[in-house]
This record gives sequence, C-alpha cells and structure tokens, in this order.
Amino acid sequence: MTSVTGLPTALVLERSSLFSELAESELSFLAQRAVRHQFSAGELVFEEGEPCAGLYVVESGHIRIFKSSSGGREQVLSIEGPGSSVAELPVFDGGAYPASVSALENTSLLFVSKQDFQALCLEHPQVALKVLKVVGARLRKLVGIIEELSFTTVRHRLAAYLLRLAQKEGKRSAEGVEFLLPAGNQELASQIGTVRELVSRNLSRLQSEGVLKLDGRTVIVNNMEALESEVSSAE
Amino acid sequence: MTSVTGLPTALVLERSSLFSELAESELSFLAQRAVRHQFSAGELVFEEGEPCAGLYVVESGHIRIFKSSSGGREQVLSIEGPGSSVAELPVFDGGAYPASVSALENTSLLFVSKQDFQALCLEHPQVALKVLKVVGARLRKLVGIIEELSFTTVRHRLAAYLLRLAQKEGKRSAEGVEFLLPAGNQELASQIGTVRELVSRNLSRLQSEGVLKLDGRTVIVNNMEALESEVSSAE
DNA sequence: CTGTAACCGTGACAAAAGTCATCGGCACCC
DNA sequence: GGGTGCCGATGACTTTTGTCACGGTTACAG
Repeated sequence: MTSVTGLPTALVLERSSLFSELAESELSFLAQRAVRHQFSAGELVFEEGEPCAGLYVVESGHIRIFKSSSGGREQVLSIEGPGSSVAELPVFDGGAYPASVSALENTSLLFVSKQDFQALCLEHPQVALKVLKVVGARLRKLVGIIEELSFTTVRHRLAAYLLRLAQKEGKRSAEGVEFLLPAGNQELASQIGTVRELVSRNLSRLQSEGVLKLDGRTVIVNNMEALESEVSSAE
Repeated sequence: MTSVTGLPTALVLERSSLFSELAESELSFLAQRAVRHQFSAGELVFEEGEPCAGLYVVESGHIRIFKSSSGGREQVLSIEGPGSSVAELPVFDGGAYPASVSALENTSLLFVSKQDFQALCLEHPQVALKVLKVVGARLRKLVGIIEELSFTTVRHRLAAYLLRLAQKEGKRSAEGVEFLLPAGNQELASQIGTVRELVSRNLSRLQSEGVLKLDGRTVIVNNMEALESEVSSAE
C-alpha cells in the first residue's frame, strides 16, 4: 500500500516524464487539479473504446496497457511504472482509448482531465514536445512487438523475455544468473502473445535442455550463452 | 511517371497533412529547401537503422513502410500515398529510422532535412500538434496490426483485407462486388504477416467455398455476407 | 479440517502455419 | 524459337500453436 501521506502531488508530477520541465507555477496549477485514484491489483482503470476523459500519471505501482480478444485472450502492449503517463495520445486526437488499462499491483494514479491538459499545452509548447517524445518511444516499442509477433516463435519470445529480465534484474549466484519471474504463467503469456499452456511447456523444455532451472518463480539461468544464442538465432 | 513539370513544390506541401496550415511565407521557406527525389518501383528509400537525415512527403505514387526479418520475410506496417509524410518521428526523438521504406510504384518524394523541419517547429508550434495527430493515427494503426497478429489467423486477416478493399474499391457487378488486387501474393503476404504460399492457399480455399471468384488479379466477391461473417467471427 | 479457488503441469489432440520442391503459365529478350 | 525469369498453384511434410480435459499443489476462508 502507498503511504497515506505520500509525496506532495506537485513533486510527483515534476518527476514524471511528461511534466518534468514545468515551472513551479504550472506544477501547482496541475497539482491542484489532479485527482488521485487508487486501484487494487487486477482492477480496471479504463477500457478500450471508452471516450477519453483525460490522462493518468503513475504515482506508485505498475499498470498494464492491453488489448483483449473476444475469445478472452489478452495481449499486453506495455507496462508502466512510477513517473510514466498513460493515454497522452487520445487526449490529443480526441478519439477513444485505443486499449484497456489495469493495475498489476496496488497502484496510485494521478488523473489529469483532458481540458486541464489541453489548456496547459496551449500555453506551454514544450509539453507537446515531451508528449511527442513519449509517444515516439511507445511507437518504437509497438513496432518491436509487431516484429516479434510476425517473425518469431513463442519459444523465441519467451527466451527474449527471460534474457531481458536476466540482464536487468539478474544476480550472479553460484549456479548462474538468478532472478524472480514478476508474474504467473497466464500474465506472462499475455505479455509475449500466447496462452498459458505454451509458456508452461516452453519453460519446462528450456529446463529439460539444461538452459535454466526453475523453482517456483525463481529462475536460475545456468547457460547464458545458450539463452543468448536462442534469442539471436536467425528466423 | 510523374509529369516532369508537376505541381509547384509549395502547393504539394500545402496539400500534405503535416503542413496544411502554414502561411504562404513558411510554405515557400520549406519549398525552397525541400529536395525532390524520384524512386522507381521496388527501390529502397531508406533502411531501418540508418541515422535519420530528415523526413519525406509523398508527392505522387505510393510507398511502403516495413520491417524485414533475417530470414527474408517482411512485415508491412503502413502504406502511404500522396500528401502523407514518413519518418516525422525519428526527426524528433533523434533516433534512427525504426523501419525501412521502399517505393511500391514509380514515386516522387520531397525530402525535408531534419534541421529545416526542427527550425520550423520551433517557430510554429501548430506543426508539432499536426505531427502529434499524424503519429497518433499511426499508433492506432500499429495497435490494430498487433491485435490482428496476436489474436487472428491468416485466413481471418486475409478476409479482413479483402473486405476492406471491397468496401473501398469494389464496384457492384452482375456477379457480385468486383475489384483488383493491388499487388501480387508475395506483397499481400507481407501486408498481412505471412508467406506467399498461405495467401495462395487461402485465396483458393475461399474460392472453392464459393465466397469469391478469382481471375488473375480480379476478385469478384459472390457472397459478401460470408466474407463479413468471416471477419467478424469471434476468436 | 474441509471446501473452494487459483495456479501450474501435462497428455492427447486438432488446427494452423510454415517449408520444400515441383510444375505450369506468361512475358520479355535476344 | 528457345532461353530466362517471375509468378502463382499445389502436394507432401514438419513444426508450431492452440484447445480441452484432467490432476496436483497451495493458500485461504469458514
């Protein structure tokens, strides 16, 4: 749970990627109008297709942006932590939210209404430039997802996912590089674009091949080279 | 081939989605600096990973934005015609081109250097807003591609593609809705994210099921309802 | 303790996707 | 005409993906 008092709103905003360059006065303008919303794990923030009311800045916790299929599958587009913002885009082009957002853990978000944000943008063109940066990064990420979905197998995507984790979170231990999976198989499947069972099977297979060892959610990569070559192998 | 004289450059720019709101003076500023490049069918405009030198506005013809895999497959992200611009984004965030671009036909492009464009943006904030609009539309399109790749089959994507064409280009004829495929099987495959053979097979199958009739590149959809229900069927 | 729910692993299958090789047609060029 | 190259169709096969059903574990509530 987030501390009840927490940081002053203005400070949270200042540390966000979108508003980091604003002057004192603008920050307090925003801070006064921003509304704090709390979400518990799994709760829906908004759903694809809803008209866009405004954007959110993550204060604490993590959220996931995702599409869902009529068959019940989900595809995660991005996961955002403290300082990130969500839905800058529909605020601009006036369209509906293009995807749904839910909280991964207990999460605190600051809501900024469309009107307030647009007013701010008119007065401060550098905010629009920031938005462009953020949106640009998002676009590159989406292109990466398309590339993976279109060209690679589930096994490849899983290996790439594990490698990323190992590089970011992994600690060297006696047996290899060790880290914790941040989610269950179902969630993992949504993130790499497949179903629960395939994640389970491919993890087992990597284990039986001696690439890694599993113990609950703890992963120990015994053979980093094998994992790397799995990822860079041509397709 | 584009007429040799063609339209005055300033007029072409004015009709582009990015620069449509500029005043006379800015248009001629740009027009003087923009460089016309001609490409023949299939020619590469730039390649993924190259440092970004500037952006292009399509004067005539069509281009395709695509990723390619090491195995030789390609995935088309977007196709742009006259008035559209390409690579607005990397001009902003300073990164490399995230994908490659090639000409689909004989095509004439106007090149605007990074420097000129940035100078313009600083003076005219409304250009940045336009960029945001364009990038926004692109982002929505990419999300759509991800959704299709992640949730649907080749058959479904092909049906959706055909339906789109039928609605945009189709003429009612005695036997049904008729239109021309704008490309060969290979290119079609790149656009819906699969390989040549699967396009061929699925087209044949749709034909043998009586949904449509093929004659070279001419398609006649005999059973529009069947095609529609194919597309909207849950997955 | 016991029922229930969530999660994981797995076998058995079915369907889809992709690969490889081959054949036929068509256009174009000496 | 004969050669060459490009394109589409298709059969045979493999791999990958996805589905369904089930059983086991764990954790938590009553």
